[in-house]
Amino acid sequence: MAQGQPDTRTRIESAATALFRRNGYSGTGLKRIATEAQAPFGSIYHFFPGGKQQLAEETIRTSGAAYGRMVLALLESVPDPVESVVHAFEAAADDLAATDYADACPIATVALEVAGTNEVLRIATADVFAGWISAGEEWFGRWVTDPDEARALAHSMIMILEGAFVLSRAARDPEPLLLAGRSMAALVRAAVGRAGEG
Amino acid sequence: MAQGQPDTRTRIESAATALFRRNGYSGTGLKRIATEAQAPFGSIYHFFPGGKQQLAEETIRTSGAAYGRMVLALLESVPDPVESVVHAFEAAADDLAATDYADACPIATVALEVAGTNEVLRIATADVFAGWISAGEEWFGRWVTDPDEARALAHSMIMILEGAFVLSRAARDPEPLLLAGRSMAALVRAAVGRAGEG
DNA sequence: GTCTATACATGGATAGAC
DNA sequence: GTCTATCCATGTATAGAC
Repeated sequence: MAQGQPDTRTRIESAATALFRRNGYSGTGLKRIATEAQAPFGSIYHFFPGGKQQLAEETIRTSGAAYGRMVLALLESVPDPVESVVHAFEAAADDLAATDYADACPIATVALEVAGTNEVLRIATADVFAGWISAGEEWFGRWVTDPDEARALAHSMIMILEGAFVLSRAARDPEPLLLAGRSMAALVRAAVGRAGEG
Repeated sequence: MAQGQPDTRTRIESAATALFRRNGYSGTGLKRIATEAQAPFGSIYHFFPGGKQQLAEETIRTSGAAYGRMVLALLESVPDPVESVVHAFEAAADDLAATDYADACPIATVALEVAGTNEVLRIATADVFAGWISAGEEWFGRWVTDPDEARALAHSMIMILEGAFVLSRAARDPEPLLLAGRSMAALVRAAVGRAGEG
């Protein structure tokens, strides 16, 4: 029955991903996860013997990787790198507004919460970000010859995106994300221009 | 005795500010705040009848405004705007490392946590960010004639700073903050250059 | 191996002694 | 008006019936 309801473990992980994304780690209770997953409470400990931390680590790594692939696919859907960046930020703005400012970065809230309190989860978020940076560096490397510059651009894109999510969610306004896209486009244009000249 | 211990209300607010900054809103208990403030638990409700939310709203508005003034003072300590931005991000990187990656933005963690769950606190964080943007717009306006461009630069600086805090705290590495400073400097240089030509 | 009931700690909040 | 003791809900985690 491939078309039936996902299995219990999958439903738990999906519910946890959504709740951690919206309400953070401390703000999400396991009872609420079980309820939203339509799963018995004990099933959480059956599938995730390590409890809340293990569940969170899995959601961070899985949803983080998936989000990175999604953004990369979005970038690759437009050939020109400058237009591509603008398009990606516009898409993020649309998604955010469409989900009532709930679905931004799946791990940023948790990353800030656990940075100083939970080393296992901090490392999980750091690994996800490192993966995004590598992927971005490779993508920018198609147009920018200097590896350091490609790596700096990847950092900048992720940082300005994360910061834009903070401002857009707080203000319930897509404007920060749109401005972020234009700033990022300016940085890409300058870097690609330098590479074209050199 | 002006040189004695601060009064109870002040100690509570200071402890709350530090704890919300490090551990977030859901991650900080009122009992812990009372303990760290060396204040009796009941004093929290004596001074903040609205409970945790009122205390958090005050800390967001007060510490947010203070942080904005601090960053602005840092920017004004260097005459050239491009060097100024680089210097400010370097100072932020130094502070972060010196506090074991604890003292980044005082309100970002809370802002992400409450964006979808507590409207009073969401508005408080949005007001703080709006104040920062106005101040930054005015500061950039000294060198950039187009108000829209000054406003976009202010947004970009705050966004890239917030995003850099996320990456630097997660990785326990000052590099993202330093790269953020250089990217921001490039944006400022380009904008000031355009204003100088026009 | 799916699910219910419960243990135990901690959360925010309040009452009332002093 | 300062402080202690306590209330009740919720938090994570576990035991054990089926």
